[in-house]
Amino acid sequence: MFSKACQYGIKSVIYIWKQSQIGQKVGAKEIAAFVDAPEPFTAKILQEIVRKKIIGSQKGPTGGFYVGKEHENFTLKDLVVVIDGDDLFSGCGLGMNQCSEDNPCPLHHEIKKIRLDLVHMLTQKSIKQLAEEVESGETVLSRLV
Amino acid sequence: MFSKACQYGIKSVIYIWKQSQIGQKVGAKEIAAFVDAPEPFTAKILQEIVRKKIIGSQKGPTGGFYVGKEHENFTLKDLVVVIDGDDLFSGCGLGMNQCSEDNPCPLHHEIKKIRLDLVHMLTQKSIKQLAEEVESGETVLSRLV
DNA sequence: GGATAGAAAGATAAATTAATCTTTATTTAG
DNA sequence: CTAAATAAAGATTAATTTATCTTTCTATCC
Repeated sequence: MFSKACQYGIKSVIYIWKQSQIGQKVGAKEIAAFVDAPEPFTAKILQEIVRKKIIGSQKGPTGGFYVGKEHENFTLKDLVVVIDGDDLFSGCGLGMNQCSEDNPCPLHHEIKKIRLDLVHMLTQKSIKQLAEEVESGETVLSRLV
Repeated sequence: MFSKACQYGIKSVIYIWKQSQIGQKVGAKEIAAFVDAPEPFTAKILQEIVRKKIIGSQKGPTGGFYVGKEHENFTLKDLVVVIDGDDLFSGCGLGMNQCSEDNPCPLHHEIKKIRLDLVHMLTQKSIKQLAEEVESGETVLSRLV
Protein backbone atom coordinates (compact mmCIF):
# COMPACT_ATOMS: atom_id res chain seq x y z
CA MET A 1 0.00 0.00 0.00
CA PHE A 2 2.68 2.48 1.08
CA SER A 3 6.24 2.43 -0.27
CA LYS A 4 9.10 1.76 2.09
CA ALA A 5 10.04 5.43 1.87
CA CYS A 6 6.53 6.35 2.91
CA GLN A 7 6.45 3.89 5.79
CA TYR A 8 9.72 5.27 7.10
CA GLY A 9 8.43 8.80 6.56
CA ILE A 10 5.22 8.21 8.48
CA LYS A 11 6.96 6.58 11.41
CA SER A 12 9.61 9.30 11.47
CA VAL A 13 7.10 12.12 11.47
CA ILE A 14 5.09 10.53 14.27
CA TYR A 15 8.26 10.23 16.31
CA ILE A 16 9.27 13.82 15.56
CA TRP A 17 5.83 14.99 16.66
CA LYS A 18 6.05 12.99 19.83
CA GLN A 19 9.44 14.47 20.68
CA SER A 20 8.40 17.98 19.72
CA GLN A 21 5.54 17.73 22.18
CA ILE A 22 8.12 17.45 24.92
CA GLY A 23 10.24 20.21 23.42
CA GLN A 24 12.92 18.05 21.83
CA LYS A 25 14.45 18.40 18.40
CA VAL A 26 15.71 15.11 17.06
CA GLY A 27 18.50 14.19 14.67
CA ALA A 28 18.22 11.81 11.72
CA LYS A 29 20.34 9.22 13.45
CA GLU A 30 18.12 9.08 16.51
CA ILE A 31 14.99 8.95 14.40
CA ALA A 32 16.30 6.18 12.17
CA ALA A 33 17.37 4.14 15.17
CA PHE A 34 14.04 4.57 16.88
CA VAL A 35 11.83 3.69 13.94
CA ASP A 36 14.20 0.97 12.74
CA ALA A 37 14.97 2.38 9.30
CA PRO A 38 18.21 2.83 7.36
CA GLU A 39 19.71 6.11 8.45
CA PRO A 40 20.87 7.72 5.18
CA PHE A 41 17.64 6.81 3.46
CA THR A 42 15.63 8.20 6.32
CA ALA A 43 17.65 11.42 6.22
CA LYS A 44 16.93 11.77 2.54
CA ILE A 45 13.20 11.29 3.03
CA LEU A 46 13.19 13.80 5.87
CA GLN A 47 14.89 16.35 3.60
CA GLU A 48 12.07 16.02 1.15
CA ILE A 49 9.46 16.40 3.86
CA VAL A 50 11.19 19.48 5.16
CA ARG A 51 11.38 20.96 1.67
CA LYS A 52 7.62 20.53 1.43
CA LYS A 53 7.30 22.19 4.83
CA ILE A 54 5.44 19.34 6.54
CA ILE A 55 8.02 19.53 9.32
CA GLY A 56 10.88 21.92 10.16
CA SER A 57 14.59 21.43 10.64
CA GLN A 58 17.48 23.29 12.10
CA LYS A 59 21.14 22.75 11.32
CA GLY A 60 24.04 22.83 13.68
CA PRO A 61 24.58 21.60 17.18
CA THR A 62 21.31 21.18 19.13
CA GLY A 63 19.63 21.19 15.73
CA GLY A 64 17.41 18.50 14.32
CA PHE A 65 13.91 17.95 13.02
CA TYR A 66 10.85 19.30 14.74
CA VAL A 67 7.25 20.35 14.27
CA GLY A 68 5.83 23.69 15.34
CA LYS A 69 2.58 25.62 15.18
CA GLU A 70 3.04 26.10 11.45
CA HIS A 71 2.95 22.35 10.88
CA GLU A 72 0.04 21.49 13.07
CA ASN A 73 -2.58 21.22 10.38
CA PHE A 74 -0.92 18.74 8.10
CA THR A 75 -2.57 15.37 7.83
CA LEU A 76 -1.18 11.94 7.15
CA LYS A 77 -2.59 12.25 3.68
CA ASP A 78 -0.47 15.33 2.99
CA LEU A 79 2.55 13.38 4.08
CA VAL A 80 1.73 10.33 2.00
CA VAL A 81 1.17 12.50 -1.07
CA VAL A 82 4.53 14.23 -0.61
CA ILE A 83 6.37 10.92 -0.51
CA ASP A 84 4.36 8.56 -2.70
CA GLY A 85 2.42 10.96 -4.87
CA ASP A 86 -1.32 10.63 -5.25
CA ASP A 87 -1.42 7.42 -7.26
CA LEU A 88 -3.07 5.69 -4.35
CA PHE A 89 -5.92 8.20 -4.31
CA SER A 90 -6.45 9.17 -7.91
CA GLY A 91 -6.15 7.62 -11.31
CA CYS A 92 -7.56 4.30 -12.38
CA GLY A 93 -6.92 1.35 -10.10
CA LEU A 94 -6.25 -0.80 -13.15
CA GLY A 95 -4.05 1.81 -14.81
CA MET A 96 -6.47 2.68 -17.60
CA ASN A 97 -6.13 6.35 -18.38
CA GLN A 98 -9.44 6.55 -20.15
CA CYS A 99 -11.27 5.28 -17.06
CA SER A 100 -13.88 7.66 -15.65
CA GLU A 101 -17.35 7.79 -14.13
CA ASP A 102 -18.84 7.57 -17.61
CA ASN A 103 -16.39 5.00 -18.83
CA PRO A 104 -15.66 2.97 -15.72
CA CYS A 105 -13.12 0.19 -15.61
CA PRO A 106 -14.34 -3.10 -14.12
CA LEU A 107 -13.20 -2.13 -10.63
CA HIS A 108 -13.90 1.58 -10.81
CA HIS A 109 -16.88 1.78 -8.47
CA GLU A 110 -15.49 -0.80 -6.08
CA ILE A 111 -12.13 0.91 -5.75
CA LYS A 112 -13.78 4.28 -5.31
CA LYS A 113 -15.40 3.16 -2.06
CA ILE A 114 -12.19 1.85 -0.64
CA ARG A 115 -10.31 4.98 -1.57
CA LEU A 116 -12.90 7.15 0.12
CA ASP A 117 -12.41 5.21 3.33
CA LEU A 118 -8.67 5.41 2.98
CA VAL A 119 -8.66 9.14 2.39
CA HIS A 120 -11.08 9.60 5.23
CA MET A 121 -8.79 7.68 7.54
CA LEU A 122 -5.68 9.54 6.43
CA THR A 123 -7.29 12.93 6.88
CA GLN A 124 -9.26 12.27 10.07
CA LYS A 125 -6.45 10.87 12.16
CA SER A 126 -4.13 13.78 12.76
CA ILE A 127 -0.43 13.17 13.13
CA LYS A 128 -0.67 14.74 16.55
CA GLN A 129 -3.27 12.23 17.61
CA LEU A 130 -1.12 9.35 16.41
CA ALA A 131 1.85 10.77 18.31
CA GLU A 132 -0.24 11.00 21.46
CA GLU A 133 -1.35 7.40 21.14
CA VAL A 134 2.29 6.38 20.93
CA GLU A 135 3.11 8.60 23.88
CA SER A 136 0.41 6.98 25.98
CA GLY A 137 1.51 3.49 25.01
CA GLU A 138 -1.76 2.79 23.25
CA THR A 139 0.17 2.06 20.08
CA VAL A 140 3.82 1.32 19.52
CA LEU A 141 6.33 2.74 17.08
CA SER A 142 9.59 1.17 18.05
CA ARG A 143 11.03 -2.27 17.77
CA LEU A 144 12.49 -1.83 21.24
CA VAL A 145 10.25 -2.80 24.18
CA MET B 1 -2.35 -0.37 -4.78
CA PHE B 2 -1.83 -3.10 -7.39
CA SER B 3 1.44 -3.55 -9.27
CA LYS B 4 1.48 -3.11 -13.03
CA ALA B 5 1.82 -6.86 -13.37
CA CYS B 6 -1.29 -7.30 -11.28
CA GLN B 7 -3.28 -4.71 -13.20
CA TYR B 8 -2.40 -6.43 -16.47
CA GLY B 9 -3.20 -9.78 -14.91
CA ILE B 10 -6.62 -8.69 -13.68
CA LYS B 11 -7.59 -7.16 -16.99
CA SER B 12 -6.30 -10.18 -18.90
CA VAL B 13 -8.19 -12.65 -16.79
CA ILE B 14 -11.42 -10.69 -17.13
CA TYR B 15 -10.97 -10.70 -20.88
CA ILE B 16 -10.19 -14.40 -20.95
CA TRP B 17 -13.34 -15.08 -18.92
CA LYS B 18 -15.41 -12.97 -21.25
CA GLN B 19 -14.12 -14.82 -24.28
CA SER B 20 -14.43 -18.21 -22.65
CA GLN B 21 -18.10 -17.50 -22.01
CA ILE B 22 -18.57 -17.39 -25.77
CA GLY B 23 -16.40 -20.47 -26.24
CA GLN B 24 -13.26 -18.76 -27.48
CA LYS B 25 -9.70 -19.47 -26.44
CA VAL B 26 -7.48 -16.42 -26.78
CA GLY B 27 -3.77 -15.99 -27.47
CA ALA B 28 -1.40 -13.75 -25.53
CA LYS B 29 -1.12 -11.35 -28.44
CA GLU B 30 -4.85 -10.78 -28.69
CA ILE B 31 -5.16 -10.35 -24.93
CA ALA B 32 -2.30 -7.89 -24.69
CA ALA B 33 -3.68 -5.84 -27.56
CA PHE B 34 -7.15 -5.75 -26.05
CA VAL B 35 -6.18 -4.77 -22.54
CA ASP B 36 -3.44 -2.42 -23.77
CA ALA B 37 -0.48 -4.12 -22.09
CA PRO B 38 3.00 -5.06 -23.33
CA GLU B 39 2.71 -8.45 -24.96
CA PRO B 40 5.78 -10.34 -23.67
CA PHE B 41 5.18 -9.11 -20.14
CA THR B 42 1.54 -10.11 -20.33
CA ALA B 43 2.51 -13.54 -21.62
CA LYS B 44 4.86 -13.97 -18.70
CA ILE B 45 2.22 -13.01 -16.18
CA LEU B 46 -0.28 -15.36 -17.81
CA GLN B 47 2.23 -18.20 -17.51
CA GLU B 48 2.39 -17.65 -13.81
CA ILE B 49 -1.38 -17.58 -13.50
CA VAL B 50 -1.66 -20.80 -15.46
CA ARG B 51 0.98 -22.44 -13.30
CA LYS B 52 -1.14 -21.57 -10.27
CA LYS B 53 -4.17 -22.99 -12.08
CA ILE B 54 -6.29 -19.85 -11.93
CA ILE B 55 -6.85 -20.23 -15.67
CA GLY B 56 -5.98 -22.89 -18.22
CA SER B 57 -3.99 -22.87 -21.43
CA GLN B 58 -3.53 -25.01 -24.45
CA LYS B 59 -0.55 -25.01 -26.75
CA GLY B 60 -0.50 -25.36 -30.50
CA PRO B 61 -2.77 -24.08 -33.25
CA THR B 62 -6.28 -23.12 -32.02
CA GLY B 63 -4.71 -23.04 -28.55
CA GLY B 64 -4.72 -20.17 -26.12
CA PHE B 65 -5.83 -19.23 -22.65
CA TYR B 66 -9.25 -20.09 -21.29
CA VAL B 67 -11.26 -20.71 -18.16
CA GLY B 68 -13.37 -23.76 -17.55
CA LYS B 69 -15.49 -25.31 -14.82
CA GLU B 70 -12.39 -26.02 -12.77
CA HIS B 71 -11.56 -22.31 -12.57
CA GLU B 72 -14.97 -20.99 -11.75
CA ASN B 73 -14.50 -20.54 -8.06
CA PHE B 74 -11.41 -18.40 -8.07
CA THR B 75 -11.85 -14.87 -6.84
CA LEU B 76 -10.03 -11.68 -7.69
CA LYS B 77 -8.27 -12.01 -4.39
CA ASP B 78 -6.79 -15.34 -5.39
CA LEU B 79 -5.51 -13.72 -8.54
CA VAL B 80 -4.04 -10.71 -6.77
CA VAL B 81 -2.28 -12.95 -4.26
CA VAL B 82 -0.75 -15.05 -7.02
CA ILE B 83 0.71 -11.99 -8.70
CA ASP B 84 1.43 -9.52 -5.91
CA GLY B 85 1.61 -11.80 -2.91
CA ASP B 86 -0.40 -11.05 0.19
CA ASP B 87 1.49 -7.96 1.36
CA LEU B 88 -1.58 -5.89 0.66
CA PHE B 89 -3.70 -8.03 2.97
CA SER B 90 -1.39 -9.14 5.70
CA GLY B 91 1.63 -7.87 7.52
CA CYS B 92 2.00 -4.46 9.07
CA GLY B 93 1.02 -1.47 6.97
CA LEU B 94 4.05 0.36 8.27
CA GLY B 95 6.39 -2.57 7.75
CA MET B 96 6.92 -3.33 11.43
CA ASN B 97 7.26 -7.06 11.85
CA GLN B 98 6.54 -6.97 15.55
CA CYS B 99 3.17 -5.29 14.95
CA SER B 100 0.17 -7.26 16.19
CA GLU B 101 -3.18 -6.88 17.93
CA ASP B 102 -1.39 -6.70 21.27
CA ASN B 103 1.40 -4.52 20.00
CA PRO B 104 -0.31 -2.42 17.36
CA CYS B 105 1.54 0.07 15.19
CA PRO B 106 0.04 3.55 15.01
CA LEU B 107 -2.06 2.68 11.97
CA HIS B 108 -2.82 -0.92 12.84
CA HIS B 109 -6.52 -0.60 13.66
CA GLU B 110 -7.19 1.93 10.94
CA ILE B 111 -5.56 -0.15 8.24
CA LYS B 112 -7.35 -3.26 9.42
CA LYS B 113 -10.72 -1.76 8.56
CA ILE B 114 -9.66 -0.77 5.10
CA ARG B 115 -8.16 -4.16 4.43
CA LEU B 116 -11.34 -5.88 5.49
CA ASP B 117 -13.27 -3.84 2.97
CA LEU B 118 -10.71 -4.51 0.31
CA VAL B 119 -10.69 -8.25 0.92
CA HIS B 120 -14.46 -8.24 1.01
CA MET B 121 -14.58 -6.49 -2.33
CA LEU B 122 -12.01 -8.78 -3.93
CA THR B 123 -13.78 -11.90 -2.75
CA GLN B 124 -17.38 -10.84 -3.30
CA LYS B 125 -17.04 -9.71 -6.88
CA SER B 126 -16.41 -12.85 -8.86
CA ILE B 127 -14.32 -12.67 -11.98
CA LYS B 128 -17.28 -14.02 -13.86
CA GLN B 129 -19.43 -11.16 -12.69
CA LEU B 130 -16.82 -8.63 -13.77
CA ALA B 131 -16.60 -10.30 -17.16
CA GLU B 132 -20.36 -10.12 -17.52
CA GLU B 133 -20.39 -6.43 -16.71
CA VAL B 134 -17.84 -5.86 -19.44
CA GLU B 135 -19.87 -8.03 -21.80
CA SER B 136 -22.98 -5.96 -21.15
CA GLY B 137 -21.15 -2.68 -21.60
CA GLU B 138 -21.74 -1.70 -18.01
CA THR B 139 -17.99 -1.38 -17.53
CA VAL B 140 -15.19 -1.12 -20.03
CA LEU B 141 -11.92 -2.97 -20.33
CA SER B 142 -10.41 -1.80 -23.55
CA ARG B 143 -8.89 1.43 -24.70
CA LEU B 144 -10.80 1.01 -27.91
CA VAL B 145 -14.31 2.19 -27.17
C1' DG C 1 5.49 -37.13 -40.44
C1' DG C 2 6.36 -32.16 -41.43
C1' DA C 3 4.95 -27.47 -41.00
C1' DT C 4 2.86 -24.18 -38.23
C1' DA C 5 0.70 -21.85 -34.31
C1' DG C 6 0.93 -21.11 -30.18
C1' DA C 7 2.40 -21.55 -24.91
C1' DA C 8 6.53 -22.22 -21.67
C1' DA C 9 10.86 -21.10 -20.11
C1' DG C 10 14.95 -18.77 -19.50
C1' DA C 11 18.14 -15.04 -20.38
C1' DT C 12 18.71 -10.26 -20.82
C1' DA C 13 17.82 -5.28 -20.57
C1' DA C 14 15.69 -1.03 -18.92
C1' DA C 15 13.42 1.60 -15.46
C1' DT C 16 12.25 2.50 -10.90
C1' DT C 17 12.82 2.26 -6.04
C1' DA C 18 15.72 1.57 -2.11
C1' DA C 19 19.91 2.43 0.07
C1' DT C 20 24.55 4.35 0.77
C1' DC C 21 28.47 7.43 0.46
C1' DT C 22 30.70 11.83 0.06
C1' DT C 23 30.85 16.52 0.14
C1' DT C 24 29.03 21.01 1.34
C1' DA C 25 26.59 24.38 4.08
C1' DT C 26 24.85 26.13 8.43
C1' DT C 27 24.52 26.87 13.24
C1' DT C 28 25.80 26.73 17.96
C1' DA C 29 29.14 26.49 21.71
C1' DG C 30 33.22 27.77 23.50
C1' DC D 1 36.92 32.98 15.31
C1' DT D 2 37.27 28.06 15.44
C1' DA D 3 35.63 23.54 16.09
C1' DA D 4 32.05 20.40 16.23
C1' DA D 5 27.45 18.89 15.24
C1' DT D 6 24.11 18.52 12.24
C1' DA D 7 21.10 19.08 7.97
C1' DA D 8 21.33 19.46 2.72
C1' DA D 9 22.69 18.03 -1.59
C1' DG D 10 24.48 15.25 -5.04
C1' DA D 11 26.67 11.09 -6.76
C1' DT D 12 26.79 6.32 -6.59
C1' DT D 13 25.39 1.52 -5.83
C1' DA D 14 22.07 -2.25 -5.10
C1' DA D 15 17.72 -4.38 -5.42
C1' DT D 16 13.36 -4.87 -7.39
C1' DT D 17 10.04 -4.36 -10.87
C1' DT D 18 8.91 -3.92 -15.57
C1' DA D 19 9.73 -5.19 -20.13
C1' DT D 20 11.85 -7.67 -24.07
C1' DC D 21 14.16 -11.30 -26.65
C1' DT D 22 15.31 -15.94 -27.86
C1' DT D 23 14.81 -20.64 -27.62
C1' DT D 24 12.27 -24.77 -26.62
C1' DC D 25 8.26 -27.57 -26.21
C1' DT D 26 3.59 -29.18 -27.58
C1' DA D 27 -0.54 -29.65 -30.11
C1' DT D 28 -3.01 -29.33 -34.41
C1' DC D 29 -3.61 -29.55 -39.23
C1' DC D 30 -2.43 -31.14 -43.62
